[in-house]
Amino acid sequence: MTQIAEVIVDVPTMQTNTPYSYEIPSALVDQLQPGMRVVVPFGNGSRKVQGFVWQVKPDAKPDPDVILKAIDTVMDPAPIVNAELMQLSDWLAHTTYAFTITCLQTMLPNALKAKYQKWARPTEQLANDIRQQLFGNQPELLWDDSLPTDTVKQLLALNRQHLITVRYEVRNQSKVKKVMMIKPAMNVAELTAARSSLRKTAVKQATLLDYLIAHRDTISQPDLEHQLKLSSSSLKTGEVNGWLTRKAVEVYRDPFQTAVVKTKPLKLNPDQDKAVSAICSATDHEQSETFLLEGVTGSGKTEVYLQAMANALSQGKQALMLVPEISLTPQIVGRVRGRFGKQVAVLHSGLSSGERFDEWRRIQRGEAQVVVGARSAVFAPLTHLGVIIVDEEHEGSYKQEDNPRYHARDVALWRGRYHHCPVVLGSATPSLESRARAEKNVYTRLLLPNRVNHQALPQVTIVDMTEELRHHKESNFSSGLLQALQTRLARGEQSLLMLNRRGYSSFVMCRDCGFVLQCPNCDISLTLHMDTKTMKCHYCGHEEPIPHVCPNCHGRHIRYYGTGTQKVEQELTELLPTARVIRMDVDTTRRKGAHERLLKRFGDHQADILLGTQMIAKGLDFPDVTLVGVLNADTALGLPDFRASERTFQLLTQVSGRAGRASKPGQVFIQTYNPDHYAIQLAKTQNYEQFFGREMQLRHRGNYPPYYFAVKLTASDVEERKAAEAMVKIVRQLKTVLSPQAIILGPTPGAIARVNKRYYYQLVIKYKRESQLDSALFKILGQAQKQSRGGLQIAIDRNPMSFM
DNA sequence: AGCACGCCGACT
DNA sequence: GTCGGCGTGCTC
Repeated sequence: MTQIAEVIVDVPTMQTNTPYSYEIPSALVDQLQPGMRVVVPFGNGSRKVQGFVWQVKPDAKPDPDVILKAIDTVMDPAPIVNAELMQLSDWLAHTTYAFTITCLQTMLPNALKAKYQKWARPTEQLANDIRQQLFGNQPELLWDDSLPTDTVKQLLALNRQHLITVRYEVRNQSKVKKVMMIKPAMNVAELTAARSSLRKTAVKQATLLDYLIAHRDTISQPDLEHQLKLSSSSLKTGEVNGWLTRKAVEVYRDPFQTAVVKTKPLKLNPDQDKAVSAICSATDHEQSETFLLEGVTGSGKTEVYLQAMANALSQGKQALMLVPEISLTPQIVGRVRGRFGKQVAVLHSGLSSGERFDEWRRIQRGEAQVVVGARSAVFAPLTHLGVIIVDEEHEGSYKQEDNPRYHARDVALWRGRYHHCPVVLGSATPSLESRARAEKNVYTRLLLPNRVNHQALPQVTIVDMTEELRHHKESNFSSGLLQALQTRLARGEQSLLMLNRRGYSSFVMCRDCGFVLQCPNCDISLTLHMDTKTMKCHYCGHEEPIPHVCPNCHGRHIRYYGTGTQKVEQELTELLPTARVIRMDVDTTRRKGAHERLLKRFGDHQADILLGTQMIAKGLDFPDVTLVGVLNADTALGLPDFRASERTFQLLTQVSGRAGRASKPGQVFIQTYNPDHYAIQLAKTQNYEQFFGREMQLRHRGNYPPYYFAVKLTASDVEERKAAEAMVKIVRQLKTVLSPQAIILGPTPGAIARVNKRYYYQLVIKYKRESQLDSALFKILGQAQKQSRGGLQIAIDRNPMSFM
């Protein structure tokens, strides 16, 4: 009786999105478990493919019609995906219309993703001259797309004639870092003897022996080399002579370079105390309750998180804390590490693939009890969760923009249910979805209405820029804001200036004919980058030199338009020549660690003004910042998106909270062309409740989320006609299954109709209850797969963050 | 995805 | 006549 394993193979297509049965070779019976990675032969050529064991069937009756192939090798001694995450991947695949294999790979660190290589080997029958020509003296030839097409053709022909064989290799790219540990292997007397028999010239060896005589402990080779200024060859000599032993030991790459100061729990105010006890009670009673923790900036949410997490740890459980990537700053991580020390693992995009893998392994082995991380950390393999925190739960970056298009908040809620533990959603400006659920008592609402130390909210001034324009020359700075900046400068206080990212691009336009330089691949104008002196496309990365002559009319009156951070910086230095400015944008923060360095410089008072995009609004806490200026509050408002007001309100509220955190009162200037817009007016008074009520009414009237569910479909193709036709067909198909209550928007061309030479068309379905929608969408995906050879791509986004 | 099978044009 | 172009279908 053969044992059968069901395997999810690493072939991400609709047709192969199902477990395949394999025979378990007798050597692996008893060893193979679900969640292990295996190498299996797949397809006609039996090429080797990585797979995940989905299920083991010990007493299967083999179907006589199907001849099963056998599992090749096992890649893991123990499952790397536990039962919970297997279940989660299945749920994810169904709710996001993604392949199970894609979900499994998303949950694991990238280092565990298989690398495939193909090798050609000559047979005995292969003529010697051809062998020499192709292989030289090598036994094998790496067969990949770096080979010239002629060689590929030749290999293909030889393979057909069975004159060569093809070997498929599945490579595990996860590398465990090892360090040599050095230990004296002789006693002091023997070492001293060796020392005295050395020649005078053997200085290095003498140093080494002196060290070994004085120190009997184990030390790592790099440390020793550094300390004694030795090279590895001296140590090898030492090993050969039997003075010492060297042993490779597994180590973790340490992503924390800095030590942290241990902190103690702070005293809670009554509101915080109430919140902490509610969460702790849920942890203690193993209830999967969801809390919405609402508190303005500075109200002490983080302390609530920390104490709720501490409680989970005291119960022998673990804690997971999600933070938006952009606010996963050393400040935040430091606070968590300050409380929990070595038990903390951190997962974020700044880590190298090796560091990430090591942090993940620490978690998997149960060596970390607290995990802090961005979106994908929600898959951290913690097995005894006692509490899950989602900080800034309204943040759009929790939603992944490619497959699987999951929302980390939804995954957190799923895991909370699985572990019977509370999930805390924290925000000063909750998403309407979450706030609405709290209204219906699906979530428990916890309020922190006061700032700790009873700091006053900053004084907010809204500046009408249309009015400004009438009185002054065109400038990014209103007179009020400029004056306020000067005051701070005189007082030695710091200021934050935020430039709304969308619409800030500076483009080049010809004054004679109005020509705007466009990207040849995308329907978007190119952005001017002064640092590299080039025009760049922000969507596909296309780059070209700045034109001096108009490509259209050959006129010489080419001018720069728009407002970029660089231009603002320039104007700022002209207006305030003494001010020291730090600019933070994609250009200055691209390099690893640059973000942190710039923030540190600002924190150390090496600059007076921090100028940047959205990234300066989140998670920063500089006590000497007493002025915040928003240069263009409403670029997002103009966008045809149902979340535009929500985003604007959240951003303004958040950035305003950055002013005046210590004893000094804060001041905020919001420059806008829509001074009467409710999102801006209500951000001025930080009145979330009123904003919520107002916005809910609008959503209700417009049949938008959270009153309706939404699914967004996008079709793209290099041929515009094909994308459009596919969409029309899809609409026709959907109309046959949808109820009359469902609302179809579109199809319309994408907001940027062409990106990277592909044309985009999209469609949004708003609905309340559509029993047949899911199956219809899966069917559409299946059909699209057949056409994908022609280049057509269909993407389905459930609960999209925007309709654009 | 990747590989094999199968049917039509320009070559030894 | 065949070699090889890439259209179609399948992978336990």
